[in-house]
Amino acid sequence: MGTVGGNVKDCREMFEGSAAQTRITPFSSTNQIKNPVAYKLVRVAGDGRLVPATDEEIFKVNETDMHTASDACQSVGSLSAQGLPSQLPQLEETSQGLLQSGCVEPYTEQVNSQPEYNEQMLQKVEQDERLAMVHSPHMLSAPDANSQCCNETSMFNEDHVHHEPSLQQPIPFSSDVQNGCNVDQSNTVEPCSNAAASPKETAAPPADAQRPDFSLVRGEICLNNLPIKALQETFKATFGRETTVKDKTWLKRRITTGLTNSCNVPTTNLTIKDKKLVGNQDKANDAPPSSTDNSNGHSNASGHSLTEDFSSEERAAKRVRKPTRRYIEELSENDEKQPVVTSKDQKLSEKSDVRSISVSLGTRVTVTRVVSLAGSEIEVPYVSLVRRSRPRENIMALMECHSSCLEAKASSGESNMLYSEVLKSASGPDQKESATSSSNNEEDVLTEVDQDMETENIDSSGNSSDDNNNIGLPTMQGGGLRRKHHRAWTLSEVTQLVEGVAKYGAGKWSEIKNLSFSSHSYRTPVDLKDKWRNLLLRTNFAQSPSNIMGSLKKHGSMHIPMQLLLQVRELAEKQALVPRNHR
DNA sequence: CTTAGGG
DNA sequence: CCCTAAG
Repeated sequence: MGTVGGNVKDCREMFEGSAAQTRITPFSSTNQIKNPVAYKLVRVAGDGRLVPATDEEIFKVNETDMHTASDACQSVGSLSAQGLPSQLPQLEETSQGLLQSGCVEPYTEQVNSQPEYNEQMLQKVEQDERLAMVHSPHMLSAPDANSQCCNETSMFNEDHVHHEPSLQQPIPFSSDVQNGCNVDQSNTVEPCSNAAASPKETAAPPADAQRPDFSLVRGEICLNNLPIKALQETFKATFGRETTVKDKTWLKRRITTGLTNSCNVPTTNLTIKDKKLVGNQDKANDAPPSSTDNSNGHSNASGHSLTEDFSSEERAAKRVRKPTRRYIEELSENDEKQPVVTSKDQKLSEKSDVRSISVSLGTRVTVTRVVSLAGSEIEVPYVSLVRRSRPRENIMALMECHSSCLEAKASSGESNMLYSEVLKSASGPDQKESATSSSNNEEDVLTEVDQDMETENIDSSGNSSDDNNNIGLPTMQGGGLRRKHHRAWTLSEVTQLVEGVAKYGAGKWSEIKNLSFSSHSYRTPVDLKDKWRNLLLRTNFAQSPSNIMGSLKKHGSMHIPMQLLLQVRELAEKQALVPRNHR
């Protein structure tokens, strides 16, 4: 927890740094389980006044919270198993540091004092939900939100994301989290839940029972019962802006979604989030809401069940990128990276490294993972492009997603120049290589171009056909990874090879490589040697049999110009005759 | 590390 | 292309 505290602090700072100073103010006593605590998100105005947080601010907070929540969840979950009581204190601390949901001020106190629900309470609860993003699965109306939150959490859990304490903050949500995750525990701590829900529940009934109620109460009951006006108010409170929408359903969805979005943002897709946020929350909403119902089952104990569900969702989200990684892995990474990744992750957790890599499974992560440096480099750029301003910490976590996304895009063909470049520089050609032959990506093309450029001279005899070759970026990094996807030799390459042999002599593959193939990162001296060998075979083959051309074509490989073959033959003869002298 | 050769 | 032995 110590870590957490530190993190929290950091977060706070971050917030403050951002435009206005945003502070989380915990209201009410944080202590007891029984007493519900409500947190309100407010901004400290220049004059010291507390102003309700704006959408953006809330958003930020949420993001932060999200992480925190995840952590909390995890930690709590594990802890809870051991003993809730001990945790409580910690949680409280955290919550203090962070902010939690934004409740209306007045409500806070009331909540504490009044166990029963009343309209105010309900409203409050609603608000809390939004801000806090409580994730009880049950929340009905906002299943999405729940699911997302959960997802994130789940992700972390799955991944072993312990990490990121630094990034993630302690949890304002703790209460929520607890509810969601720990709920089972009898004890339950529920400072939060109380706030949101009600003190009563906390006390007695088992978590399970409580939860369901909450959701119902908040989501359905609260929202449903409220008049449109009230909903609009809520909306305003939640998002900091007014809405003209009169549709009750929409408002409800929006509100619930708002929470969801927030949740999502931090964890997974910034982009989406951004869009939503940036463009309009309203817009964004629609989609999420789909949520439909979550229905998860959860209830409870949720923690696990939720996690799983979410995880699946998350996977879905990641899916897209998955292929990419996979792809990459195949190419080069798999050899070393996975192991590395794993170790790193572990380390991270311990260190609380920024990187969230953990999220991704060992497998997928790879790409990003290649090198921590690389990963970060890559991500950063990407983020900056997509995202407005974000806390670095979170970014780390996000990075993976982005990177994955990017990769996916790249693979699809959209690849961004930047991205490609970044990858190259950072991770190296590995990734590209993989892509190479099968589907030429822009990247490949680019790379190729470069290569070709250099080689061009030689090409004279060559055909244009070469261009097509897949070059891709090979990655050959050091040693381990080799290009698996064989890149076909282009005519220009062959030409160069021949020339190189003519110049330096066969056997001086290393020299040829450096001098003639410097541009082609992927062709190794060994490759050159192999290719040469093949050329000789062909040449010989062609010669012996009567049909030179026919045989060649048959082979399927590119048609090498006769001239070239002849040249090869000559060289071969030469070498045979004068191996050393010659050169 | 670079070659040469085999798979 | 990959892997390995050998210089």
